[in-house]
Amino acid sequence: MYRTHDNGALRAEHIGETVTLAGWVQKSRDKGFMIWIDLRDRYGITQLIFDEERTPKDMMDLAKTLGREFVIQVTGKVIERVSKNSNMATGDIEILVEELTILNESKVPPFTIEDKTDGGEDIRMKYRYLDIRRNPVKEKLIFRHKVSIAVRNYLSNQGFIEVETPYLIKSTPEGARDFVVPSRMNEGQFYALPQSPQTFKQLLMVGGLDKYFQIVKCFRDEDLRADRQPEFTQIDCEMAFVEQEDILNAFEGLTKYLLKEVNGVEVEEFPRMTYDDAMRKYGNDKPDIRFGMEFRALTIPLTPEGGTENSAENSPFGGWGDFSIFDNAELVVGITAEGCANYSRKQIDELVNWVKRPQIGANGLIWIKYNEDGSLSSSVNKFFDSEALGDFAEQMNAKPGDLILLMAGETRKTRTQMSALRMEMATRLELRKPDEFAPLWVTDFPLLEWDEETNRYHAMHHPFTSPKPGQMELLKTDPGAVKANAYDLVLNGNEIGGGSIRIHDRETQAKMFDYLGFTEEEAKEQFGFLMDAFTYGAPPHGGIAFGLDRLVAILGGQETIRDFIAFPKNNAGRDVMIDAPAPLDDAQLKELGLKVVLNER
RNA sequence: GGUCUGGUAGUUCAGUUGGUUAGAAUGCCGCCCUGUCACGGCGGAGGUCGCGGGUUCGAGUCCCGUCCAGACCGCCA
Repeated sequence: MYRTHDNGALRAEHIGETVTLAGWVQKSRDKGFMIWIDLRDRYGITQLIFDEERTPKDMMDLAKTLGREFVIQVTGKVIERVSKNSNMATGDIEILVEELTILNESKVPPFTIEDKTDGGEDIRMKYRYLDIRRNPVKEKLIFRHKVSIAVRNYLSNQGFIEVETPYLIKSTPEGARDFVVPSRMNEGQFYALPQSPQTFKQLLMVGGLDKYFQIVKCFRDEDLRADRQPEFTQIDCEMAFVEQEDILNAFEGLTKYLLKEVNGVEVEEFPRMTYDDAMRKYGNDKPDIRFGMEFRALTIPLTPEGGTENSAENSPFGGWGDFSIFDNAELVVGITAEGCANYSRKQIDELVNWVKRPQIGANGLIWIKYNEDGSLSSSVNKFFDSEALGDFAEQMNAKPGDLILLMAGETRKTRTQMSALRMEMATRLELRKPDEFAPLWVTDFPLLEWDEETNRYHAMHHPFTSPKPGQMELLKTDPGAVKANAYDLVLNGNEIGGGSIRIHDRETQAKMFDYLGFTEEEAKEQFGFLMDAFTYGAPPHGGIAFGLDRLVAILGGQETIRDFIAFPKNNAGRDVMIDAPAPLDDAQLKELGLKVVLNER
């Protein structure tokens, strides 16, 4: 037996017992006459003591050789500490060692394996197994486990069946790039790894399983982000005989359960917002509603004749000069940053430069300070008198002490830019509190999205999403206006889940593929199995999929998912620990019937 | 594909307008230390300044290229 207790278990009540412990040497404090060793495992730290007076000389000498991260086993007596440490759970006791076995030696680790490490991201990823010994990483993995178990328990209790679907499937051109896997038995042919089990879960509904879920790996060959990995885990769900309302209720229930079970937080009924409203109020289809700063569109008084030209001569405010930013602007939109009128010139310049960066790409930023004394100052003082600025402030619902930030231009672009600024301001003002949870449903997404590159519409969600009832005809006249039975669950400015009511009849599905530019042959070749299934009594169905990595990270109060994944990939999609991806050797290629010829860039 | 930031001791970092032998902390090694727990004291070892080229009397520092890492835009139905 390697151990009788773990290293977090022993307390004052165990004094006098003889115990056997095993673990890693976290630290050795060699005082010459006494040596203390902090022995660590997953459960905690227990202090071992070797003492000139009580420990035989040869064991004393052996104890002096113990280095960091040696794996040892000790047997000894639990004794009361002379000087106790109230900072640790086992701080009242220590083990007077009677037997010491070195189970394995360790090289000096490249970084300190303690809660606060000196190691940078890079080296910690290379030696991830050492990083996992640290509490912060270990606890995040345990946290993830708790979330997964809670999901399984909840859904299972609600009658959902977990079914595994295949990983080796077929590549389809829609959506993200596929990871592909060559087939040895079918030379020259390739499997694709699933971007999601979408079609399989729909087939399970045709199969009559009624309620399905799966915690499942999905794969997308796209560039990474702090919250995006090429392989990631989804909580994939589907239900038969449901309308949108049923799905929203079912998974609002799951989310509330998780918040309560994992975070101890009770949340009211989730607000709902249409996609159009979200774009109008926040410029974003995943708004963070933990704080206000809603957009307000400004009405700029035009010429007395109501024309579109704002010129110096006929402006009701006079003195516009050659100010032209608002001229012909589709949208003038602003946010009000509460209590920021005291921003210095430097702080404001910083914001202006921030929005002008290529990533945001704004032409500029107009600011109006509504000073505490009621006076108004702005970057456009030259063009607007205080009466005009006062009108703007009123439209913006600003009060003394506030800072108004305005942008103008093409509606879509300006909203996106303003949304980025809103999030940046919230970050600067520390309004994005990690322990506060503000979920909401965003509904009524457009069915289609115009793609500039291919010059056609493609499905915003996926091609199996059903349009809102009665909107099928609108596809012919105004495809961009068609709304879908599609919804996202948003938590603290992150999309943590998304789904839709699916098409379940062959005819509609065929029409959809047609609108999306598939020929009949292409549709049949790629999705014939699904359309066939629809002809054998497919029930109405719909579902949702949650991004587990992201959900876990947000519940854990973090924005980066990497620490919640045991062995994550780096920015370039590499695993720096095992050094993947890597070339195949010739024998493997030969078996696969493949030859690697890299194209010139 | 693009933008930005970084790369100096095992590790985390400093390094001024280009100027003598590139520093600190921590870790590591040795000696000492009668209750440590961020133990303490003394001493020591440890560097291709990511790589290649250029400018210069002289480059860690400036310029060009390249590789690596991180954040973001595009992309992610």
